[in-house]
Amino acid sequence: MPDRRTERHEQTREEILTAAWGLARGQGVTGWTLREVAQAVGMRAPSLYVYFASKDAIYDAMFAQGYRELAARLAAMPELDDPVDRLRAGARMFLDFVVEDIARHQLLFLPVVPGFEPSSGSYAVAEQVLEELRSVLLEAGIDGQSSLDLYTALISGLATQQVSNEPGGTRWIGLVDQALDMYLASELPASDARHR
Amino acid sequence: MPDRRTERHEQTREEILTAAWGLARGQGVTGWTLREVAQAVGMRAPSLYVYFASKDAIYDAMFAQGYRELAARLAAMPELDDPVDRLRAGARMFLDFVVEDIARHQLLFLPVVPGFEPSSGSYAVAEQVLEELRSVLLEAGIDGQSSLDLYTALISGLATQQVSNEPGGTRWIGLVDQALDMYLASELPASDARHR
DNA sequence: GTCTATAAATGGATAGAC
DNA sequence: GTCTATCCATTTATAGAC
Repeated sequence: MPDRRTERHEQTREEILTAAWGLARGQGVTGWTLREVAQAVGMRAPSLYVYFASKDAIYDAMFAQGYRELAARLAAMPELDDPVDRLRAGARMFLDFVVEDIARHQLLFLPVVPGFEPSSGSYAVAEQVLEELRSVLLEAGIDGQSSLDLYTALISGLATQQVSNEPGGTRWIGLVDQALDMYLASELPASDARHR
Repeated sequence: MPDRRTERHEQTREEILTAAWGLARGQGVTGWTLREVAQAVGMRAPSLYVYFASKDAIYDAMFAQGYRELAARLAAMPELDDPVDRLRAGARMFLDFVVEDIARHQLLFLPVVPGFEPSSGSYAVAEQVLEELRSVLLEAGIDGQSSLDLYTALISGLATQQVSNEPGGTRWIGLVDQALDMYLASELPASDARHR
């Protein structure tokens, strides 16, 4: 039952989030204010409260939006037959996703916004993405919590080093194949880890 | 030439930094104010400016102090004959160091304080620690920028996952031996990577 | 739905008396 | 060196007119 009213409302919410993302990218995740967001969408700050209950609510919507985008890219990936190829392609996609937006990386993966905790609804989106990763690993024959945790540490470690020490560069994310060779040689039950 | 005057001055600076660390641990790296620090040391906020030129100057001193502490722990490590043993011990030390203080981890290793850049002097301390790591790897027979970068990504990845997703736990940092086995099997030129 | 006006608070930082 | 007083900017958020 999305009548015109609620449709327009949702559209304005999107505009606000887009403006917030733009400011977050330019000035850091926590470096923007409601006034600035309002100005960017042609409003005054108080009007934002029609669309979001608080600044944290905006953060929460951004968090969910970020994970939905990640899920979408996961879903849009080419269907590769070899599960190991899928794992490699997924890792590259993830690293591209992370380094293209430092603010998003911090909001989604690091506890940098004081006091912000994603709502259960937003957190569910994040969980879903992790669940997909688990199944890709499983299809590749890699099972168990510790193997999954080692994988997330390795790949997210590349990402975090990259954006923390050389934003915009490729010094760490360029090591993804080397990292995956290392990981697969160790975690893959049987033979051929090498596919490029 | 440290007369009583400057000695006392330095002592007060230390007190201020200790108070700032305490607040940062309790309320997040960016979650404390000059007023709170001042109160913690029995002063009013303006008096802090006798000891530090700005809040960023306090961050800078904390940054240098954090890395000096890390360097000190590095220096205090038992002298193990096997370079691979030294590497393993160093990794465990580093992970303990990181997880015992989330605020310090964020300040030293992640770009979470908007606008803060360490001064060249403070940055030099950080560089020195990294240089030590480079030499430990080299003694183990591991050379080259990419091997070093892969190592930092792997170990810091474990640390960051731990403090971001399960602060206080051991789910990721407990994988350090598994991670090092994996790393050494891949990067060590010759045979035995396994020592425990 | 958007505005003006403003609350109510907080922030870092400075001036100048003591 | 420490204080009071205060500046000045800024913040999130609310009340109520239009």
